[in-house]
Amino acid sequence: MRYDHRAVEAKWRQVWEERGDHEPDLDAAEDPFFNLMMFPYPSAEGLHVGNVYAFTGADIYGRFQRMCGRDVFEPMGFDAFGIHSENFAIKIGDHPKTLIRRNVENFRENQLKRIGARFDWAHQVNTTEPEYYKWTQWVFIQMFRQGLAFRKKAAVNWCPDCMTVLADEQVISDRCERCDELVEQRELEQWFFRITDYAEKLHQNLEWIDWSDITKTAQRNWIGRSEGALLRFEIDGREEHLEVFTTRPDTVFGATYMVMAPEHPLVDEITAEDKRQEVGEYRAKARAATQEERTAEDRPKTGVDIGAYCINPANGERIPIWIADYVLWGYGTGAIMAVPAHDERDFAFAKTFGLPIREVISPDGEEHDLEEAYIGQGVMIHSGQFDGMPSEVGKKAVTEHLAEKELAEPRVEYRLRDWCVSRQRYWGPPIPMIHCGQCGVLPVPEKELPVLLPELEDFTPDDSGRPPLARAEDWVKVTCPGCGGDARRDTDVSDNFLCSAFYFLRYPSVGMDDRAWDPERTRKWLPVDMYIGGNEHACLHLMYTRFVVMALHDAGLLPFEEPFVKFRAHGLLTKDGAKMSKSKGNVVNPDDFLESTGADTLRLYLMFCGPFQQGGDWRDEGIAGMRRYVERLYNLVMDDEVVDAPVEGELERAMHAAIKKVGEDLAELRYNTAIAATMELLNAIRDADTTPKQAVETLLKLIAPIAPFVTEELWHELGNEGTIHDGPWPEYDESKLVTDTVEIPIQVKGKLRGTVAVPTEATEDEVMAAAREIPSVQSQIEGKEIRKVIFLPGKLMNIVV
RNA sequence: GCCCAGGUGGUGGAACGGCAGACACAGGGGACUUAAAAUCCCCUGACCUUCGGGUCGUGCGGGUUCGAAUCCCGCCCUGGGCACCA
Repeated sequence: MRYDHRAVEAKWRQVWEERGDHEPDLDAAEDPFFNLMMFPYPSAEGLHVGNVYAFTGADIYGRFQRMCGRDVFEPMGFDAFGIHSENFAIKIGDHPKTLIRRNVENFRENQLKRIGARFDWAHQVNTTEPEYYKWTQWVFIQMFRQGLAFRKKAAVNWCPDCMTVLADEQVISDRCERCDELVEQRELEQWFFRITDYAEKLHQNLEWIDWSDITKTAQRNWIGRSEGALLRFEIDGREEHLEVFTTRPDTVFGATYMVMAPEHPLVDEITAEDKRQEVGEYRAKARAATQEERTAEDRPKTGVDIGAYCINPANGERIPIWIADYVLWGYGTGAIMAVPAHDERDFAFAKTFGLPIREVISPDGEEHDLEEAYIGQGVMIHSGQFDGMPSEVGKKAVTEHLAEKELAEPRVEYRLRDWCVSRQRYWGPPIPMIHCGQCGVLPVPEKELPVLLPELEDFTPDDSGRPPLARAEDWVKVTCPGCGGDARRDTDVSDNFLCSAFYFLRYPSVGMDDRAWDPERTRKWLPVDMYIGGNEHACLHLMYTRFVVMALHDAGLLPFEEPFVKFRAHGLLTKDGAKMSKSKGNVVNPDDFLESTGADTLRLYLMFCGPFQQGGDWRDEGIAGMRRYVERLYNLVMDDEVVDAPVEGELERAMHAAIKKVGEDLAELRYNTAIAATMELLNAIRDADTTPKQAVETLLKLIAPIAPFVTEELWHELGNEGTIHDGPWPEYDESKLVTDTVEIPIQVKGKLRGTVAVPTEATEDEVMAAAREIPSVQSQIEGKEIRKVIFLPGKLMNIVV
């Protein structure tokens, strides 16, 4: 009989929806399990197969938890603000509002509802609806109240094509992540969130949160924690001093010059008269250069001696101060002590300008002519009282010694920068702040939220740096909540990543318009039990989210400080070994396959392509095989005589083995091998003389999380009521897994020479006797002395001659 | 340059100290059919073979072990992240 997936899937979609199978009672649930996946951006092109891949993998996990008895909440939403929609709307001459409504409708009704996921549509969010972004604005205000939102005039990344400010993370090797245009630096007043206040906690908690290692590693790199010391160098003949951060205080005796970043404010004050012109020119040049130019690889070192001197606190030596653009303003103190003997960059600089190079760390205690910087550990030399000390010990010893004279203190630095959250664009939540000439900057009173995004005919950005919202003059004028005088609204919108930094907090409380999240519901459902998404968000979305939750926790608004107890990064789905991309024209359209082979087949095939956490490779030919599998399963129930007979013998063993294997694999997201195991069980059932109902029902349950429609259909076909998807998950009996006889491989000197079938409990002597019967074993041991026998009962014998 | 993740048949991938290639795809042969499709059965790492079997084989080179795809050391290649971060 031919399997009609269209009719079957439509039928169960309707039944599940009408019955509310996917909508747990959020207040009454006894064993809550919050199964979260990264909500999509609803593009005009429609749902990408990569989304289906990610959602299916996450949904299987949720369905498995449900069958294991948990009350699973699996919501879905739309991350629809941002530059993408805005640019696309401008391109097609439409308004983002109507565009997004259309896209969301298409995503939800035509695509997401068809992929067989147990989404709770009663609790969806759309970040562009006022009832949602009211809370985005509210969160902004909470951050402000915590002292974590501040304004700073800063050199920011400006994309001349998108005509907006970009976060550091949105700049990939000096180009705009979205449009690939070369990014410029512009001085603008911006809103920042002080994520650096949480650098240590963000780093620390990585120790215990249960996340994919690749994601944790990416976050560690991004935070860039490094331990060292702050050293203080007096400036010769002046009151001021220069502070530097170093991870190698043990090399301080080798500091032969100092370097300040060109932007360092102290440069102006201490530059010698006769150097002013040269220094001024160098600083102007550095300012004009793009990040690309400044950081290009193997670029020759440049710099200028500013004619001032520092006193090395370790040996009292008078050393010159330079400025050079290889020292970055914005990391550490923006100044360094240069130790050319033990730092590659300082070495190159010293060579270029003929500055002295003094070896102070020696790998063997001897002196060397250095061809290159020695950056390893060793013994301290030319270091006064520290001579002979191992450099690892010296780090601490030097710091402590200088600390006594208040010239040093231990210090931890981070690479992480504060989060620029303002955007000079239209399509985002207006930043809920008011600028008053009398009162300064203050938040919009919470009862006046949301600050609605004004309807603008012309919302295109221009090159002035003046945001589109500034043109809505009536909207901008506002009464100051502080003094009642005339004031102006902030005309920036907030970064998209703020919308997605708390959406999961909102899901359980959707519909409550008087609170961001209900304390009861939140205590019950959060933190999220499992979060699945792409690792490309490791440094952006996932980092910002952790930060926002920590800040809300410290504000007393959340009872936990980590949002996701467990996070797993899924892999990338490729096509014929290559990355899918529109330009290559090798993008798989999931709609085609949902229509032609159905959701079950698509889900099975996607998950069969490879290990979910590593990714997989899609081949069009492959999916036909999966369709055949679904049909074999269907025909097993429809055509075969399914009988009420006991499950016995080999089939019984196979069934228990499959339950064990599939259960373990699903829990570890190893869906490809779980599917293979169900295939083996199906083959075992077909090989058996009869088709026992219990074996078939077990098989259906094992596949149910992956192929929800056909298993539900066949479950009822076998006369069952209710739904297969509420479980219970079948149990296996360990004792059924052992067989009476086993095939034991016989090796001679580690090479396989044959197998013997013996009782499971056979002793070494019995196995040896059987092994001697095998001709190929005989020929290998004939006339040789048996030196040793490795025997693992029931598993293996290795004869060493 | 540094840090991760990988490299296994024609292909996707299994196995993660103990029979390499589970499960599939593709290919070949057969059954059924007037024929084809569908379905079902068999074969399918390479080389040699007296058809019993033998030799080689998991990116490359070493090592540990009775035994290594798996552990260790040194390379090469692919993908991802960070990168003048002191």
